[in-house]
Amino acid sequence: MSVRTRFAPSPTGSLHVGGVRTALFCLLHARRHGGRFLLRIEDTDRARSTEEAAEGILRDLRWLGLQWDEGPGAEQAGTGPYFQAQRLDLYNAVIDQLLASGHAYEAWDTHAELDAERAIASAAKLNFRYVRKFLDADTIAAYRAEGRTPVVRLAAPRHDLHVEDEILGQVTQTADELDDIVIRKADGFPTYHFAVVIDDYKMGVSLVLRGQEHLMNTHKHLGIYEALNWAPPKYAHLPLIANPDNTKMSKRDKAKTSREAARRAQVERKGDPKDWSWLAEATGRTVDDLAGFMAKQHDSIATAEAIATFLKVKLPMIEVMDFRKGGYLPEALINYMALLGWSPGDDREVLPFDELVAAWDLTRVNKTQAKFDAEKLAWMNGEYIKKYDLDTLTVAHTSYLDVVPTSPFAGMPAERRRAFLALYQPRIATFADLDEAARFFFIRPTTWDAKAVQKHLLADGGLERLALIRDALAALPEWAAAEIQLALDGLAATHDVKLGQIAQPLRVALTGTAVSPQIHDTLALLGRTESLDRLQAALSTHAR
RNA sequence: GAUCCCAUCGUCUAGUCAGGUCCAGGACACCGGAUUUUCAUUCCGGCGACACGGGUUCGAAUCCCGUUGGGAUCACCA
Repeated sequence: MSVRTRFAPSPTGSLHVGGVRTALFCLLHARRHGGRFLLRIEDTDRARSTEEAAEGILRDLRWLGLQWDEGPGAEQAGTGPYFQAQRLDLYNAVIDQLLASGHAYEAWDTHAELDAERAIASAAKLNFRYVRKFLDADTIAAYRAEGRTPVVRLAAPRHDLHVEDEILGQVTQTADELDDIVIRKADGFPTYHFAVVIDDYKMGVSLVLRGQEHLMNTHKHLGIYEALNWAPPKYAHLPLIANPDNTKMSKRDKAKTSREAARRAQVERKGDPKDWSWLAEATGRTVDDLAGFMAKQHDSIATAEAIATFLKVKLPMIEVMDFRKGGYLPEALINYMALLGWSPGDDREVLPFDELVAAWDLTRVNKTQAKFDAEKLAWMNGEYIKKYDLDTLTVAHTSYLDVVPTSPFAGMPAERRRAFLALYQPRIATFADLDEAARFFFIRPTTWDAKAVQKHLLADGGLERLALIRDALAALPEWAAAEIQLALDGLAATHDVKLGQIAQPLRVALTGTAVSPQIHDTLALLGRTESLDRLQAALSTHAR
């Protein structure tokens, strides 16, 4: 049987790290075995699914280079459509079949009735199992008359069910734990459990690779396969990715971080703990939105981000867009994610996509949940930045600028950005680092690092040397790195000083600090006029 | 609470299935040193783990049992 894997996100939000890892492993598995990787959008939750979220997910997957063989925009005869909301006829046909064969039945309970049953079970310290009701035609007619619409439930198997998981081994659920799950909701849409089974089967999926949060669901799915007498696919459940504090990584972490920061700020300003109007005003959100957010009534990412910006706290990176805006390279992110819960078995860590594919082995996936380590990701990103050729790096940098219009490099021609990247390639881990490190190129120093001024300008004749340097540079016929380097070397030889005694006063004058790339490169990139102006400014500012 | 999953340096992991080659290897981080005009890069070194308790065995990180700890799931969400 040919290998077919699928990634099936629901479009209720943007793509986050857990989803990236699942999609990546599915793709690696398909590529390794010459199979196909499908993308399906699970939009059966009509209240929460949005077209915008679906588009965002497609965009993020494309940015990551996680290209699907079949799915939206890559239609294949026989397997589409790839949005579940467009597949209702398919589901209903199977539900009719199940109803006719007696494997499923209509249930008329209201939410209130079910809640009451659950409350009774919980009071008796028993686990809730749905109890089938055998209703006569009159009762059903009465329910219908009062406006009830039935759901369809699957009659659960009466025997134990075993999942043969490719990673975890056999996982059993006993018959008495199986419940009659809802397969069609009152709104006529299938539940996730039902749609996932029908689609995986109809799309020929051979291996379901997903997060371990689905492990307990698998027995439900197996029950459906059994009722239909269909052969189920293979299953493999990936360990979850956790935060440093061991909680599950989720988008809610952003809300959590912002809430904590807001509470700290409230304490600091000694404000009324219930009054958030000041924050609403400061962040431009409505008072209601902020009050609701602080009362944990919602976890709006927009609100969380507004608060974080105002209070200057860093939100955890969770969503793909966070990493893109953070100046990460998609290939580095992919490489790092591959190493979360999997390893090639040897000491290699920097593995570009093709090498990941070649090394891929499902049986090497771990059972233990892994914590997301942003520092190691930053290191990995630095490795990729160092090894990329400048043209590739410049293209990647353009993609960064597309989402970070506030970067000082926004609008700069690629040619000139390339020169900056060449200079900073060994010194940055992310493009965001570059914005920070190269800031002095864009803003003349207005404050000077006191220690650096003392050491390199005031002491040891620094200022006098700086004046000589300025004159020598001003006399240069051509302003280029090589010529400048030659001139500075010559100056050091003539005056019998070490190069550091030339370079350091220059750095302080040009940048306000003792840190910059190679001094001749810095001068060249800064340009003649700007460099000489800055030297002059430093000389007059620090003259005794 | 019930059911299920998991357990090696602070973190990601190799080693576990087929017990000895492991007083446990690599990487990130951290600390120190060398190179470098500064910062980086690069290179060297250091720190640091088999959760605990029993058992099986000549021998256990590896097999078994228990304890503890962590996690997931218990919806007309996916």
